[in-house]
Amino acid sequence: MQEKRKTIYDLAEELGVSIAAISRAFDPDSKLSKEKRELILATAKKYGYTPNRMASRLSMNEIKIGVLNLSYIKVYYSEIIDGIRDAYANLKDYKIDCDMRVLQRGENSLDEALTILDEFLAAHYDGVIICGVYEDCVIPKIDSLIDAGIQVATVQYDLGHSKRTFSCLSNYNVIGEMAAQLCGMLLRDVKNRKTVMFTGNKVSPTHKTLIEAFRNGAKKYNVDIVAVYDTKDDPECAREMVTRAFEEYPDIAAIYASSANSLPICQYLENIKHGKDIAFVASDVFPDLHPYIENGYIDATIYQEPYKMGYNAFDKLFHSIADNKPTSGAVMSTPRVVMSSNLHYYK
Amino acid sequence: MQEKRKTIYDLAEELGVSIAAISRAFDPDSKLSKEKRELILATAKKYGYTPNRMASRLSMNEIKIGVLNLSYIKVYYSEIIDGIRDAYANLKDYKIDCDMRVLQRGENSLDEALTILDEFLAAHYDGVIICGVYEDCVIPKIDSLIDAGIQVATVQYDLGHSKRTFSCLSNYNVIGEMAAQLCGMLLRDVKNRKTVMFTGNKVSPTHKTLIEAFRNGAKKYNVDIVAVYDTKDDPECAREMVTRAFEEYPDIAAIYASSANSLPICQYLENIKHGKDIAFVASDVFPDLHPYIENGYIDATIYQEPYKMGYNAFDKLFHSIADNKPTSGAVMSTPRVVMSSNLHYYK
DNA sequence: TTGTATGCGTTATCAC
DNA sequence: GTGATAACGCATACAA
Repeated sequence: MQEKRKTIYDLAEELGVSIAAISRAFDPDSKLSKEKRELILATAKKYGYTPNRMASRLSMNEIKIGVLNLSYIKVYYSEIIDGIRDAYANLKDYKIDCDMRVLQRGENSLDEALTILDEFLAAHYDGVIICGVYEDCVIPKIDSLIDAGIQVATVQYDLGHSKRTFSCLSNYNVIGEMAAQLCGMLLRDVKNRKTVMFTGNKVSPTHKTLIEAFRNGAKKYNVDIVAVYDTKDDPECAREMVTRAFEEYPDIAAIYASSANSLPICQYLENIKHGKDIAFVASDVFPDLHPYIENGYIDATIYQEPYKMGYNAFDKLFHSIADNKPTSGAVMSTPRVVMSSNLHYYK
Repeated sequence: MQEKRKTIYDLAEELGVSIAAISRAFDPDSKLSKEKRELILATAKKYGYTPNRMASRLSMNEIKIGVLNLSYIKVYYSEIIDGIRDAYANLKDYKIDCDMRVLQRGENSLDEALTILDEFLAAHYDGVIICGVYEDCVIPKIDSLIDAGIQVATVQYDLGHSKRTFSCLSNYNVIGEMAAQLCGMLLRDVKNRKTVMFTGNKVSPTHKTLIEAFRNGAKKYNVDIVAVYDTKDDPECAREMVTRAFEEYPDIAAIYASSANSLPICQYLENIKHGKDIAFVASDVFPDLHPYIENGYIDATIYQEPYKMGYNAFDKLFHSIADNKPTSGAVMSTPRVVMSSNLHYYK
C-alpha cells in the first residue's frame, strides 16, 4: 500500500540531471563529480530509490563464474556441486555463464586444478569458486586472481591466509562441541564415560579443529576421551582402527566419528553383541548410513548441509559481483542434529 | 562454457513466426492456435529456451500480495513476519506490492481479521498470506478468495479442508517424535522413565497433533508418559500446572514442553534442588530461554524456524503467481535441535 | 488468430 | 565530466 516506486527518470527530473548521471552515481568506478554523486545518493536515500536489479542486469554484460571442484569424498562433494548447480539455475536469468570443472582427487589432480585456475585468470572471469582444495600451493593462485580483480570464494576450507573474498564452510568448533554434548547426553547417568574419537585425516585443518573442539566439549559435558584414531579418510584404515580401539579399550562407552568413516564403525558394532549399547555419534548423512540411523546403532549424526554451502557460495558470489553487495570472511553454515525421528528430512 | 542463451527473437526467426506468438505460447490463457503453440513449445524445449523472468516481469503489471497476521504468541509470530518482510525485500525488484496487516489476538481481533480478508478480496489482490488463524470461520473467506482467482497461502496452520493453495508449517508429527527420542536419549540408562508433557492449548490442531506424535514416539523410544497438562498458552496457568505435576508425580524423570510455556517450568526447576537432574526438552528459542539452555536446565529445545516459514510462504506464493510454478499441499519446514553447544546460531 | 509497435528501468556506447 | 540513445528480452494494447 506504498507509493509507486521511483524510477531513474523521476530522480533525474527531480534533480535536473540526466538518467546517465543517476546510473553512474551508483557505480563507484564510474566517473562523476564528487558533489553530484553525493547529491544524487543523498536524494536517492531520501526517496528510497535503489536501481531496479532486474532492469540493470538486463542491460549489463554477462557475468562469468568459474567453478573448480576437487572432490575428496565423492558423496559429500557431489552435494556441494548440486547446491552450486541449483543456485546457478535459479540465477540463470541474470545473464550468468558458469564454467564448472569437476575433478576427482588422484595422481596429478592437484596440478590439473592449478592449471584450471590459470585458465580462469586468463579468461578474465568475474568470479571463481574453489571447492575442496586446502593445499598451500593454491594460495598464490588465489591471490593472483584477486589481484586481477576476480572475486574468489572457497568452499569447505577457509584458506583465511589467502586474499580470498569469502569462504563458505561449517563451524567445526561448534560441531565438535555438539558431538561432545550429544555423547554427554547419551551417557547422562552412566559411570563409565570412556569415549573414543575417529577422525578423518589428522593433518587437514578441518580435523585438527574438530579434535580440538571435541576435547573442549568433553571437558564441559563431562566426557572422558581416552583415544583419538586417525582413519586417514580411508574405509579400510577405519576398519582396522575400530578393531584396534576395542582391543585397547574393550569397555568403550561412546564413539564419535568425525568424518565420512562412520560406515566401517557401524559394521563393526553390528558384529559385537553389545553394539547398540555403545553411544555413537556420527557425521553427515548419506544413503549407506540410513539403516544404521534407523535401527539405532547410530544415536545421532551431525549434518553439515554441504548442499547449502555450495548454494550459498554461488549465490553470495553472484550478489557480491552483480549488486555490489560484498560478502567477506567466513560464512558458517549451521550444523544439524539428525536422529531416526527426523531422518526423513535428510533422505 | 555453454552456447549463448536463445532469446525470443531467435526462436521467432527460427520458426518464421512473430515474437508475440512465442510469448503467447507460454501463457496458457493466451489465444493461439493449438498447433502453433505445440510447435513453439516443442522447439523451445529442444533449444532449452525459457522466457527470461527478469525481462518478462519488467514488462508486466505489478503483483499485489496481502498479508494478514493474527499474532498468538508475539515473539514467535514476529519471526514469521520478519521472514515475510525479508522475502518481500528480496523480491521487490519484481514489481510486487505488499499490504501487511498485523493484528494482536484480543477482543474483536478475529472479526477485524475477517474484514481485512474482505478488503483483500475487493481489491483484487493476486495473492494472500494468512498467518496464525485456525478458526473455522476463516475457511469460507479463503474459499471465496480462491474462487476469485486469488492464491492463498496459510502459515503455521494448515486449514487443509479449505481450498487454500498451499500452507507453510512445521511437521508436528516429526517434532513430537523428536521430543520423545530426545527424552529417550536423556533417560538412556535410567530406570525411572516417568515423563510429563506440558502442552499449549489442547484444542488447537497443532497441539492435538503434537500430543499424538509424542505418544507414538514414547512407545518407540521407551518413554513412560504419566500425564499431559494443558497450560492454555498462559504463563500463569503453566506455573500452576508444573506445581500440580510435581505434587502428583514427585519423581518426574523427564519433561517435554511443547509450546512457548517453557519459561515458568524453567523457573520452577530452578527452585527445586534436583532441577538439573530432570531431563527437559523444550520448544522454540527466544531470548528469555537462552540462560536456561546455557546453564543446563533445558537439555535441548526443538526450534521450528518460524522465520523460514514466513520467508517460504511469501517466496513460494510469488513464484506461484509470477512464474506459473504452483506450490500445493503442505510445505513442511525442518525442525532443528538446539542445545547449549549450538545455541549461538539461534541468538 | 496473428503481427507491429511501445514500454518496462536500467547500463553501455558514443558523442560532446 | 556529462548527456543522448541504443540495446537488454520480454508482454501487451492495438491494429490487421
